[in-house]
Formats: sequence, C-alpha cells, structure tokens
Amino acid sequence: MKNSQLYKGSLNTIIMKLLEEQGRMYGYEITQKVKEITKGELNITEGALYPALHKLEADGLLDVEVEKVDNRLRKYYKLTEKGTTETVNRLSELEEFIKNMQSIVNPKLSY
Amino acid sequence: MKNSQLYKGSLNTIIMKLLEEQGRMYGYEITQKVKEITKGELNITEGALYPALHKLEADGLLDVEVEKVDNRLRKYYKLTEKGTTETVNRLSELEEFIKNMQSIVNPKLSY
DNA sequence: ATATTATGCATAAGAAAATTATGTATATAT
DNA sequence: ATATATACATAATTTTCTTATGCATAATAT
Repeated sequence: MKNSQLYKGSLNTIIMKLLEEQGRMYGYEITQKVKEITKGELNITEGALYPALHKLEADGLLDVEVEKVDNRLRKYYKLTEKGTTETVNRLSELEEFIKNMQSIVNPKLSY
Repeated sequence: MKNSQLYKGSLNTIIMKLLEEQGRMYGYEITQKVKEITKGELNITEGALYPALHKLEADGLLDVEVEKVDNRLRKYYKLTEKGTTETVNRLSELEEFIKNMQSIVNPKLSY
C-alpha cells in the first residue's frame, strides 16, 4: 500500500470489506477497485497485496479458486464462513477507529 | 499502541495533533489524554510512545523541556515551527484517509 | 514490427512501526 | 507490606509495508 503511513494495518480490513460486498474478486481487481473508490489516492502495491491474500487464506478467512480468463491466470478469492464472521468484527473495529480518530482531530464535535 | 491494528501508523499524527491543541504535554499525559478522548478504547503503550517522541524530536519536529514535578521527572514536548507546519500536512492527510476509508466501508454515501 | 502499457501473479530484502517484556524510581492508597 | 499510579527508558521480536525484482500474456501506440 502506498501513500501516508496511516493506511498501515488497514489492508486486511479493506480486502475483507470488498469481498463481503462483491462476493468474489481477484487480486488485480482489488487494486483497481480501491484506486477507483479513492479516486486514485490509494494504490495498493502488489508486494503488500499478495502476501496479505495468502495470509488471509492460510488463516482460513478466504477461499481461492483459480480460473483462466483470456489465457491469463486469475485467482478469485471469497470469504469463508469464518471470514464473514471476522469481517463483521473488523468493520465494527474500523467504525470505532474512525470515530476515535475524529474525536482526536476534532474534539469539539465529540460530544 | 494497543488494540486493533488499524491504529498502526497513526501514532505520530495523534501526538502532533494533541501538542498543537494543548501547547505542551509530557509522555504519560499523552497516554492519559488519548485514553480519555477515546473512552478507554485506545491505550498507547510506552514501548510505542517513547521511541516515537524521541524520533519526532530527532527529526526536529518537537522540542523538549525537562522539569521536576513532585520529585518526579517530566519531559514536556512541544511542536517546533517545522513541527507545526508538518502537523498541518499530517492532519489533511488524516482527513483524506478517513474519507477514503469511509468510502470503502460505506460506498453508498460516497457520491 | 516493435516497444510500451496493461493485465495478472509471485517473492525476497530491507525498513518502519508496533508489541511484549523488562528495568528504574517515587508517591499514594490499602 | 503490597499494589497501583505516575514517569521515564530500551531491547528483542513481530507485523506490515516498501522497493525491487521476476515471469508471462494481451492490447495498444509508434
């Protein structure tokens, strides 16, 4: 992931949220989707993405299906049942995190 | 910093924002202030805080003044001029980051 | 035709930022 | 006496990311 260090630690949550929403996605597609959503501001690097996907799979949160499209390989990932449950937790953590950071940046609005 | 990994990368910004707002603070005070603001949800660990303060000082973003209060040592930190300028940048980065994360979590609201 | 860009995956070396575990010391409450 | 709070610090390790590669096919621009 490129840009300010703020994004450190949020890659897994981003991946899981997108998969929850889209059903299944392949790696390259995730990078493009994030670029689109953030209007080019967040570019997930391959060196961050692929190891992250592999780890989520190893942890039993994602399942993978390999497909060949236009003679090119694609690895489609989707959430496992465990992954879906975990995504709910991650998203509520993310909401709390955003709230907390907003409280810090703008203390006037936090009551 | 303890809790979900999301906070990784945001410690420096938190420190600088608080110093901008409060004028000067010492390490322990920062941990307590953050705990208060986040209603106990974010606990900055000493192993993260002190090295971060030292690095910000080494980078010329913070100045330090040592004082003895109640026979205990305190190191008060405040932003340098350079630090104040940098804080403005960090805060706008943080706002962009929050916006982007919200766009990802709640795509319906992002237009 | 051929060179570049886009698509699609992968990994290794290194840096950055944190966690966890210590260590020191004083003050206060039980 | 013992535990908790205050106040600083650092070392070992882990996590997560950047940067730099590598391979391969397809599409596009020159």
